[in-house]
Amino acid sequence: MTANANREFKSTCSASRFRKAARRITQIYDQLLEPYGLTITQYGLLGHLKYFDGISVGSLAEKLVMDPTTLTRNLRPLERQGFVSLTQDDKDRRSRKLSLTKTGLEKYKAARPGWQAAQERIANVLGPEDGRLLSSKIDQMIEDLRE
Amino acid sequence: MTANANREFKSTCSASRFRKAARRITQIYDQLLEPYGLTITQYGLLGHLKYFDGISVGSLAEKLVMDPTTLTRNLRPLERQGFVSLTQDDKDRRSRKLSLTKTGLEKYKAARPGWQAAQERIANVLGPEDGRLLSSKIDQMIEDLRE
DNA sequence: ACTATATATCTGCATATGCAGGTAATTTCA
DNA sequence: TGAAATTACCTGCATATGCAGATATATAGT
Repeated sequence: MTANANREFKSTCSASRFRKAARRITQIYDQLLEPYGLTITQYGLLGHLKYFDGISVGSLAEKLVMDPTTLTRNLRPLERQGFVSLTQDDKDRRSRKLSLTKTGLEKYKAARPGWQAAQERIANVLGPEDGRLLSSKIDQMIEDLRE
Repeated sequence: MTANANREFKSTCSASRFRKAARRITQIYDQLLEPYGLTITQYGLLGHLKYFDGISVGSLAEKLVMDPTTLTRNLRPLERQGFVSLTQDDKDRRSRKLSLTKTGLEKYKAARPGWQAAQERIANVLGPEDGRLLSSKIDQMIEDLRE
């Protein structure tokens, strides 16, 4: 045990703070979604595809603030399990249209209680006011940090 | 192009929000640290080790809100490049003590301008008040979400 | 002292993340 | 129209993340 081992380390680093928060939150959602056989990444993708039916890889990646190559790979397990289909876009044959399958929609709906439980876990520690405040500030920050 | 493709999708999902924010912030830090040959993960690890000299893998993982196995692997590239050393703890030979090497400390100090530039990029979009507010709320949230 | 349990770390597996660089299709423009 | 530039996606590589399960050491209970 060293001199600082038990001390607080109030880091001023924004990356450290947001990455810790994202890890902890991801852990909670992943644990509560595990019984339904989805990660929060996957649950979120299915939800986006339910809303943005027929969207392209690039457009969805942009909405997710994610590199298109990352999205390509994140879709792989969902394709393999038949939850998502990629079909060639006839208007632009470079592009692929993403859609939720019937099975995928069912999977998404079935997992909702897990997601809901995680949402409540977070809402409970933030409270309604701080919850709304943080949401709007962070959404604005993401928007302002877009190139 | 589908009906919803250009529309806003105000997701209420906390995981979606925090993960997007973490991705964007990570991208910014990684880009600005790239000339110095470090990722923000690595820069952050060196900074923690500068402060917590001789800490164990498990203790550091806890501080980072990170699985110990993840930390083990994140340390690998830093060990390989000689920035970090793992030595057996004589008090408890199951444990390993992590230390910054001289080279590691130099690397850390050299990369500071990249980190500083990223910090300022974030601070500029948040402003001082929201910056402080978000920091304290998020730190408190992380604390409250610890098991 | 011996056994059972607990702890600290590591490896194997699967997914998550993004850069560099490749291929195919589209668009620009001389 | 045909070459050049752009766009959309993909694969290869490296790091980031965590669970299950293995190994080695330490501690507790008898």
